[in-house]
Amino acid sequence: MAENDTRSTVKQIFTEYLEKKGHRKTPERFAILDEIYSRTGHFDVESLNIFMKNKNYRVSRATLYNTIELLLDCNLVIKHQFGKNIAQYERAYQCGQHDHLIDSETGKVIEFCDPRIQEIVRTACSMHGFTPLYHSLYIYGSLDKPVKKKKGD
Amino acid sequence: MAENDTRSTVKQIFTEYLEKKGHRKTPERFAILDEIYSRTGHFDVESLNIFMKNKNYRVSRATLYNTIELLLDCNLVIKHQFGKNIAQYERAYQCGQHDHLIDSETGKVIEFCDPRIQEIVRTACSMHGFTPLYHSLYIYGSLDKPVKKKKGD
DNA sequence: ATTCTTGCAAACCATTTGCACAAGG
DNA sequence: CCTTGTGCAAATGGTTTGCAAGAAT
Repeated sequence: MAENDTRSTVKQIFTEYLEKKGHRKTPERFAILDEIYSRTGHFDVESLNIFMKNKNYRVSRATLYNTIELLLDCNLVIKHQFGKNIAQYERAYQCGQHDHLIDSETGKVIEFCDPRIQEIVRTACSMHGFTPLYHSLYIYGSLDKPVKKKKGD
Repeated sequence: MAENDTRSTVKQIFTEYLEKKGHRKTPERFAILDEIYSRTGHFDVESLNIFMKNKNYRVSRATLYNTIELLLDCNLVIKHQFGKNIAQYERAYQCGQHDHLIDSETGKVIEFCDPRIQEIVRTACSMHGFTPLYHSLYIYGSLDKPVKKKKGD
């Protein structure tokens, strides 16, 4: 199963990262990683907190922030700031590179994918002597209202 | 002079916007607009506050935030959140569409420009029934350290 | 005159921090 | 055991808000 593969691969990546950095392998850290990889969309820290509480796994905010910091550092999680002051996160592994259309009014986010972005990234980086880690393309605007069709159109 | 043209055009756009929306044309609002368009790079609200103070023009934070909100609404200013919690802003008019390379370690920001992005935006929007207002492409990574050349290389 | 804006300071709230206790190595 | 990590609660700091005084129309 691809999903289980992802879970265990990710666990291994995190384990290796923790060992390399001399950080401890605490149950909280793996529980948070697992919770994050059980979801597919975006989430903020507060939601993550609630999700885990609902599964009767209590972690403190401090630990959530601390662990997310580690997960960002080893590129297992991506952080977004869609113009609001609440940071949004999402899993980064086996997730398909994608970018975001953001409705300025409603805050609704649509994902899309365009491989041509990679070329732009490559060009920009080579021109400026820059090594890319990841990118985020946000397109702000508004979702077109569906047009009501009259009979006979 | 192109720069003076910009200043007065922008003032006119703002004036029309304020009139259309029934907002008052206060000196503070135009002073803030003018200060923003006297700079070219990114700035945060605190810096803007200091810049204006140095010119002996005192505005309150509330007014700064309020006015920036209006300027965002009429697309004279763009807001960025480069992963930190401090919002960064920049002028949007006559500024050349550009995007950003962000050094994850130092926070240094490099601007670049690639017209191919427009096509990606156009494609994504038409595929999802979306009307774009503006976009931001952030490429996170690290600036390559300049390699010392040995004699004979 | 009336209503919107400003300035000030207090309130907000996501995130960070300090500290005592717990637990990984 | 020693040191790092966790939980709790208090602190931080950018942004927002309430309200009285001031200014635009």
